[in-house]
Amino acid sequence: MAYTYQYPHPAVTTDMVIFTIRGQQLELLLVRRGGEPFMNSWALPGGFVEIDEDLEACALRELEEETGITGVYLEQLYTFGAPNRDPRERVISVAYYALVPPDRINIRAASDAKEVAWFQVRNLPSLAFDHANIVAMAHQRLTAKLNYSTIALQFMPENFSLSELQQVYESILGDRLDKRNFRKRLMALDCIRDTGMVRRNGNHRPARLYSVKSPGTVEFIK
Amino acid sequence: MAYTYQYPHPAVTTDMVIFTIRGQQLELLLVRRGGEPFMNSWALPGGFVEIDEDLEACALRELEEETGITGVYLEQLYTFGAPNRDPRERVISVAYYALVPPDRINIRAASDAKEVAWFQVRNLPSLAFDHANIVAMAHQRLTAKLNYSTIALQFMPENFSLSELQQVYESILGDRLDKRNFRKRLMALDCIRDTGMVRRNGNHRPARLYSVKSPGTVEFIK
DNA sequence: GCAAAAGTGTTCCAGATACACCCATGT
DNA sequence: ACATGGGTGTATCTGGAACACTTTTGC
Repeated sequence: MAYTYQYPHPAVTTDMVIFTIRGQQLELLLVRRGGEPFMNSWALPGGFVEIDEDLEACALRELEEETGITGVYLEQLYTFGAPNRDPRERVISVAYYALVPPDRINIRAASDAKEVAWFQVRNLPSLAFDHANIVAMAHQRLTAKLNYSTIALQFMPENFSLSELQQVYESILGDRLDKRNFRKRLMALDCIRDTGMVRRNGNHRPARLYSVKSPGTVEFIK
Repeated sequence: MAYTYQYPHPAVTTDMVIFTIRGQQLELLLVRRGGEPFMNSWALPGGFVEIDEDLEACALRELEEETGITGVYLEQLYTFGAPNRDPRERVISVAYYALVPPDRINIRAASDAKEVAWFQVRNLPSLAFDHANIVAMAHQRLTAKLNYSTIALQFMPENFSLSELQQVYESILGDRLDKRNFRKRLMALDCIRDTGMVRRNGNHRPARLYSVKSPGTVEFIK
């Protein structure tokens, strides 16, 4: 089967920056390439947009194919279209980023035969194509959104302590925050609910557990 | 000449939201469509990305073809790719927006035979395709950027008064600002320079004229 | 009782807001 | 002299930043 056009058409892909928080570190998912170019390099998961498929649907499909995850936060990041970013043919990539709570990962062990792994954003291997640029922009967007939205809550499991939430902020920002100021600001946002439950975790005072009031929605603040 | 691929490829275009300020109103450029679909409707200027052309270069080319303008602020907005946004074939559009100072318009009277015109953003005709969505997002982005960047300066001519700059802010925000607070904040940004010149404009005190310290650059503030 | 994380208030400072009058010019 | 837009300062409010000790548990 062949598809013929009067003028040359580029290929269009979506590439996914899939973030999670593990071990108090911001991490993202990479797949090892099995073919040329950049054979054996690590790359962002992604693939071609089907001819009748919405861009966001394509991104969601890639996400599910690689991780089995559905129903998480997804946002279009930027479109990368330098003429020679892929040496094979002209490929324009619409990049998305997704935020996955740590208790949602490993729902599916792995995708097909491909080797996939989580990497700390602070310690990435060298990436195929222009994917290092895409990651840098995604991390920058995420960091910026921490300051004017409730996006960090998208990383939280059903129940969580305020210390855990603060660690999420600190992992993304790469900096420490003052505990009292953090709690004051968070509570003023009125976006989390005290569940009344506590979690006994070790030889210290138990933590009160909170839940997100509107899971799945990201509000702008200030 | 024909171009054949093993899998179907979408067409990729750039669409341009070209803003200016005229008569204390935020306006944008539209072109009247000469063919189906949406024959005779107004639409954003745009066109197909050439196979070896960078996306931003394509946007700049469209801008120059429609207006003769070069060297103005340009930023990628969003990529629109709903499967049926163009009834003819699958078209994915990478939208950009540009800001043109009013003294730069009409450098070239018009493009080819096409009918082009400036419209007030507050009073647009109905637009072809999903262009109303694109315009809404561009206006929203521009409004947001007023509050955390020096983007408004991209609308200013070589020399301008503070009242003129304030009118630019008011046109975009659609709201009045306090004169004293506006001036205090602007001067604190340290991004405009007192030229020492004044402009005599009518039967009232002349206005001091300022110029942008770093034309072409947009800085984040706060 | 001791180690370890959870929880809690006040003071201070900077930036935003509200607000009213004089100035320089043309007619 | 008067009409018109240009230009200026102060008081107040609000949100962010800095900062240290008590509580509850497991061992």
